[in-house]
Amino acid sequence: MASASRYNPAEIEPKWQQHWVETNADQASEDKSRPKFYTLSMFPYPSGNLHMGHVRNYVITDVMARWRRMQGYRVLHPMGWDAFGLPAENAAIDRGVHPAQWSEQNIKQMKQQLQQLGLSLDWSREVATCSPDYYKWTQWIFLQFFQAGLAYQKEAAVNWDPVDQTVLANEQVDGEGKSWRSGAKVERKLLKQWFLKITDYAEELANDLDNLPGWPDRVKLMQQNWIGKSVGAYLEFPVVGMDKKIGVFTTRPDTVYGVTYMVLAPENPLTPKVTTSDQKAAVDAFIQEVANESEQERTAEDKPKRGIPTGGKAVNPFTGEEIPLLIADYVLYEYGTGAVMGVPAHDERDFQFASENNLQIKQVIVPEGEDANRSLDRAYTEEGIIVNSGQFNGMNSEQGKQAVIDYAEKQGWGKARIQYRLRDWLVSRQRYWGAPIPIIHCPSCGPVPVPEKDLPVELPENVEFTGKGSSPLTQLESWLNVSCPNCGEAAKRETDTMDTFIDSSWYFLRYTDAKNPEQAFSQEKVNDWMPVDQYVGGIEHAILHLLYSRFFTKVLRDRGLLNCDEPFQRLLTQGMVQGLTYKNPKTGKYIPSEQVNADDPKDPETGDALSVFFEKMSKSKYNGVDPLQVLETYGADTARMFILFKAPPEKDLEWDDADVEGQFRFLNKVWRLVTEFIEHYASQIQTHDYSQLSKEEKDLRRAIHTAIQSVSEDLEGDYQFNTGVSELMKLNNSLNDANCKQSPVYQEGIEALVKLLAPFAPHITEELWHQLGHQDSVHQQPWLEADPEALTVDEINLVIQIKGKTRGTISVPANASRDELETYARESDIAQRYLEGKEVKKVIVVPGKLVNFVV
RNA sequence: GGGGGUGUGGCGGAAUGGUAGACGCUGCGGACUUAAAAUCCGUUGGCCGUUAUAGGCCGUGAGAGUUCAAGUCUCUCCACCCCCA
Repeated sequence: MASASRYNPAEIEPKWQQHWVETNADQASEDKSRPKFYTLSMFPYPSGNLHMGHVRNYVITDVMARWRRMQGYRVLHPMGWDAFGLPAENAAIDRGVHPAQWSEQNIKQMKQQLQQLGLSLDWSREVATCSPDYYKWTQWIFLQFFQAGLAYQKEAAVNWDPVDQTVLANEQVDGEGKSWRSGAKVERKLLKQWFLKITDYAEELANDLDNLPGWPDRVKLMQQNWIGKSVGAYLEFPVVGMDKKIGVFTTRPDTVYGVTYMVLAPENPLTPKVTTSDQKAAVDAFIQEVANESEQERTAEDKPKRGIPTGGKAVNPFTGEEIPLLIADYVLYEYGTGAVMGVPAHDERDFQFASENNLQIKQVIVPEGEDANRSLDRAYTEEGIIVNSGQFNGMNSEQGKQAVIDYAEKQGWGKARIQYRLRDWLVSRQRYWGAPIPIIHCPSCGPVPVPEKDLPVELPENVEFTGKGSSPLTQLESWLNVSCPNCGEAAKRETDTMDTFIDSSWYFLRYTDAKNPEQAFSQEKVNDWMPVDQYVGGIEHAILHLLYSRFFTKVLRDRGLLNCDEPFQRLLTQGMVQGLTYKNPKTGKYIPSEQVNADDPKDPETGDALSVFFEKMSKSKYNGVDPLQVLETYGADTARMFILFKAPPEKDLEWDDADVEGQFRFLNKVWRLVTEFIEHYASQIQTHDYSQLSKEEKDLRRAIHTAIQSVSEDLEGDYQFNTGVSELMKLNNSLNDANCKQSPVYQEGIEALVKLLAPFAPHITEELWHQLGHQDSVHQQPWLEADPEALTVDEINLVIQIKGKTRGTISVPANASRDELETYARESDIAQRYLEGKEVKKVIVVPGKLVNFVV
């Protein structure tokens, strides 16, 4: 028998990839009569090399895109590059290659790699955030914020490298607070910087999470915690001997009678004012000391909390008592009011602070049935009964909160307030490779926006990268000096560039109208495609990127530029791709797998037994698998199938070569099955009456339609690709085992298999589809729907249980009634055997499933 | 410390409260082959039992509970992971 051709992905994959490009198969259709589906992978930073995490991400959206196209949707599935950022600038510093050139090269290389995966991406909408066509609109959007009063300047601390005389990004500072380049201890330095007022949207950003049922709960929770809504009160405490008040926010107004001291942030402008002359020296020294501590160091919970008395006092308006004013590093000026009230009896941190600094502890809440004389060895933070609190005594502490607020309001001492942990977004970067902030600083007019006609403010190319001193932009006089657009006076450009998170906060909008030279996007197009129906990316972006994108969407909506409230309807956070990792537990060193005998893993140098486990792939752990290598050996379809089958998309995936092999084997089986059908049976298929099917044919047809139904459900519900693939394997097995290969049912099954497999493995299915004699693309076929007729069964397996224990099954007619089922069950051998001599107390019949005898 | 998640064979993982372990990997046995690879067939949770067939018992991190019936629901505990502090 002449064997059919071999499955050769190296031949068919490039062929079809080229064909799809030539036929524009992947361009988003603008046919408005069809429903839209916008699916998006988080765009990559163009490092130059594709890694498995990328592959997983893009394969997931590609299956969605292909499947929805077959369902008749017009699909938008775009790709682009998050191309601004540090690594390009570092490459310039280290290798003298210009960031633009470096990025361009990397993009070219990665795009070529991506194309080998057979992704149905609409490349006509490609964007790169570092291209002036794109950042022109990033700048324009910044100006929208500016005009809305949502972009402002304020002094803020930056990481300053005293050796290189340069500002460092957080990721350029190591865990010990030292510069990545010079190794110098990084200092904090105040600079005037740009902020976006995200706090204006805190409430809406928090509340609207409830309108996102398609998001994972844990992501919503992480955002909720990040925004950190707290409900409480703003209370004011007059300073003794001064016409000043200190405001604090507290979530526990019910404990206000227990306030025994107050703490100011050292930087609080009130600090020097309340400090008495005898404390001045100590206070000044402490402020100096705190100046260079990072926020993290200041607020670390495990370190002792030292307070310095200022000598000043405030009055607790509720009790009339005088209480001392202190300063401590854990109170941050940037957060809240820069002052806190101290209630040591009912707050853990205050308790610790008061104990360490010999401050009074006064109980005002007690558990029911106790009194305030009990001794405390830690703060009592639970609900309880209010004591020692004047008119509020005897109240439950929860109810007391509102009562205290009402009273404070009446007395003019304070009011209810909602406070957020979220702080305004610092967007200034003192770096070159980012979108320049389009502002001109005029000595008379102040900060003036660059007129729209002058956008983009392009990054000058002729600059030098040394990694030392200030940003190259500050040294280029020809670029820096301009005349004020307002008054014409000599002025200077803003030299800060924008945080790259700004670039990625609106890219999904640009895709809807990617080549528009007149606008960031037309309202018509953005409103047509938005919101993104399904967004897919890593959990590491759960907070910042997703929150910023939501913020941008809401601001642009309020500017009348688009009409959706939320950018991403559904969100899937895919798991990590992990590689097999060898580590010497004694030395902590990672060992490359080439140096290890897998059967007996030992350190080649020391001979120690290695620990073997799965960990996120990374260069430093020598556990990475190069996607290109896999593509070369097995082809894109196998790589795709493996990734989809190995684990549910949101879970971590352990790379395993044997399993990759298994998927290659499966595709070979499909190939053989289909090509053998073409060779031996296709010409013999006779049409015959579907109402006259043999049992064989009926069973096969049921298997086919069960597969159609199951695969559809797996995709429709929660994108359970792994079980979807297993259904395809079952179908393949059924077809392989079938004894009716001349039947039209068999042909139906072969074609169904090819179509159902198409979104998962696009190349092999396209090839087989054409070999089956079709002229059009398999990817344009309508998605199959299960025929209910085919799913019906004549007989079912009825489970017989005795007291809930399964004792066996019997075959009964599928349409039997409850009574009939009970009778069949009662008369079965199994039941006879177990029921003999026993009294049946109760019978439970679940139609179509089981009969349970309770004895 | 607070919040969240996970825990099922040798492994990855399946199971609308209704036959636990689908599908795959690995291992083992066999066929084909001079041989190997590839391929195909069988088998693969544990224990007891039988010449073989049967058959039985245990089993989803541990323990309790609800239910005719629990991997699934409730409570307590343990281990690991993630986020926040």
